[in-house]
Amino acid sequence: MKDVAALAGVGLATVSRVINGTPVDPVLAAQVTEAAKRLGYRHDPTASSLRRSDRRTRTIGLILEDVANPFSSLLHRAVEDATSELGLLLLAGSSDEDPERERSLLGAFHARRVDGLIVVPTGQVDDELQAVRRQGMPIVCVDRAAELEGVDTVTVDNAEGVGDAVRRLHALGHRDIAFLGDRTSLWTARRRWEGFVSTMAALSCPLREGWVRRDLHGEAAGERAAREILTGGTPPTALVTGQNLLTIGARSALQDLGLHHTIAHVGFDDFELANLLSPPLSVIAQDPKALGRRASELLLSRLDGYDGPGRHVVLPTRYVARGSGEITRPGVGTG
Amino acid sequence: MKDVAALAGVGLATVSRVINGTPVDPVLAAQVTEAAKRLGYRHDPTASSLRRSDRRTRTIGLILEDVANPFSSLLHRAVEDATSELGLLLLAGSSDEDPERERSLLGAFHARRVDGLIVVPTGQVDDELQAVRRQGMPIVCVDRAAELEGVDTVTVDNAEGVGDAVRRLHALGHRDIAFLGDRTSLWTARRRWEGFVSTMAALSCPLREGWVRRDLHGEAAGERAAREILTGGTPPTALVTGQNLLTIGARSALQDLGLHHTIAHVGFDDFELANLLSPPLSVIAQDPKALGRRASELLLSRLDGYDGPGRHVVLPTRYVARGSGEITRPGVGTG
DNA sequence: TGCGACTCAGGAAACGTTTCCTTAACCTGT
DNA sequence: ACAGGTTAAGGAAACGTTTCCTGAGTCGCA
Repeated sequence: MKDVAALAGVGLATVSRVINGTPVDPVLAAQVTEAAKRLGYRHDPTASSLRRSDRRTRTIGLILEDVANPFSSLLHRAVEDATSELGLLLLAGSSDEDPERERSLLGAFHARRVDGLIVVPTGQVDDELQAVRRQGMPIVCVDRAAELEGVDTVTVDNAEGVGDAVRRLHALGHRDIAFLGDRTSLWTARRRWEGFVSTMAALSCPLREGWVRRDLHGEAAGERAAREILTGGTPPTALVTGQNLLTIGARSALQDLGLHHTIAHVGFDDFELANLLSPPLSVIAQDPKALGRRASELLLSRLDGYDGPGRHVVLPTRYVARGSGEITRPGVGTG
Repeated sequence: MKDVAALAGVGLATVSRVINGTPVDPVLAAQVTEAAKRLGYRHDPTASSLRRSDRRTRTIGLILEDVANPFSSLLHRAVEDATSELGLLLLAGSSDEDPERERSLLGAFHARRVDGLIVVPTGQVDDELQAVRRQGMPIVCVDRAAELEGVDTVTVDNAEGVGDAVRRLHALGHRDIAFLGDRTSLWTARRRWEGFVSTMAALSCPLREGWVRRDLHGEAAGERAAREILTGGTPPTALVTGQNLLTIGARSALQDLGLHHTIAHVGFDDFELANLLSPPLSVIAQDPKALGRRASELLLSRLDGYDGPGRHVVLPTRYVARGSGEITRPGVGTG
């Protein structure tokens, strides 16, 4: 930059002005541009943000559960779409639902002075999130609520999504409905469970011991649990699975036992190939892109100066009837 | 930092030494640590890398086709796993196979002085990649080869993967094999096509006009093309689809026409739910995690000082026989 | 005991910018 | 024509670090 100034025969300040678009004598501006091109000069945003009064790095941090997980990666993409047009770059990392990793990413992003943070929180480092927030960092939590001051959240109506599915199954005659849920440490898993329990209660359907399984993690655990439920003394007539991998595992078990055309099954979260299965898989779909878009909007509004209390957006789920959830209870006429 | 030095009663240099682990009087070190804690001091890696002699930012840039695409996101995760333990952070972006976006990301990452770049290149901005490389930036290209000086590449043996599938189909009696391929502007699509053509030739199978379709992009295009081929005068007995979405589209068409148990089908690239389909989908699987891991290794070796010519790693594909590719040609005995 | 070599901490310069402040030139109004 | 005001560019300081260099203190050896 010094060289550019020298070659253009102007001062450092003028070069800076040209770069930042501050009005300047067109003749000088042209000289600077020319000199910069000749010297292959590249502006250094790092040094820039160091001195700049607003300290903006034009980078935002994204803490996901796992960048490779379809839900997370769609969210990621939505955030990218919303921010890239503003020239913001994304620093992304996976927490794997491990508080230690979340903490470490949070610290690294904070240290690098990202302009803001979009986080899918594990729920176990909320105190540190709050501390970082208090130091002025805008934060938006996605997918899972967080009771933090000045932190926006975007979530999906998990309880209502499951409730809707249960009511539909009930309308098809089902009373004996089983439920597989993820780790109870997860906010989403708890909300889905609550939706299941409260809706079953509202419909006067008893919860049978052994038909409701929680704290399951991963496809294998889902398959095992489904298999146990289905091969137990009195099997249910319908099954609701509260998470991605549990849905896959349960469906595997159903197909393996030859029950996939007999027992109704609704999963939470959509899949790419769900409609190619036979019967196609009915799901309670959430819209990761919408989550990411809303989260970005909230964060951008804070970057634009909003500094009020946390806002809480709740997006609806959408039931996608494809077939597996429309299997009627045995003994009930079709329709 | 000045405050820390003042509170600890030491010089700035000593604080810096303590932070960077340079041996220093334990008593002073303790004072510094204590003072830093009291003041809530946070080290600023940005300012650090500005002054540091090696100019390392401990950040690497990742240019993917689309962070939300399963292949890309698995690659992303593998790179994260390989680099996070070294404390490196990842700036990720999607090019959408758009040269302009790739150029823009490349420029942004370069300007931020990332330590290195892992790129899935569109193939149309190679000159700029080369220019950035010449300025000293380590670059590794993944998934698609690039003929660039000093740039490492990690690819999959696309041609051999398709060739293997074709030979297997041939062994099951198939002679009339159709092929759906992605945009010919993509290196991978060309290689897969070449593998198909050369293997068919080697097996003395003629390529029928209308059975080979290229430049197809997206699920809808795949479905349409497959439908046209399958409902044409003489349909093939087997189908090879050279890309993710084309595979899904073709499978949709097959199921829709009730031909999925009749016509053999092998797709390139694996899916989560492939084994729950009936028949389960046979695929030529590539290992995105392995691609990411190898790419990271190559990049890290350059960060470690290797500055030799570009190295080219070619990983094998793996044929996953699940059923759809094991359908024998009608009229040929089972087995 | 005195001198040279060595160790270690502090002060200052530097990294590449932006911003503040000063200075010079120009313009306008009386 | 001169004084006051306005504009625009240049110089220097500052951002938060690291690194170089200097100086002081210590140790060993003659």
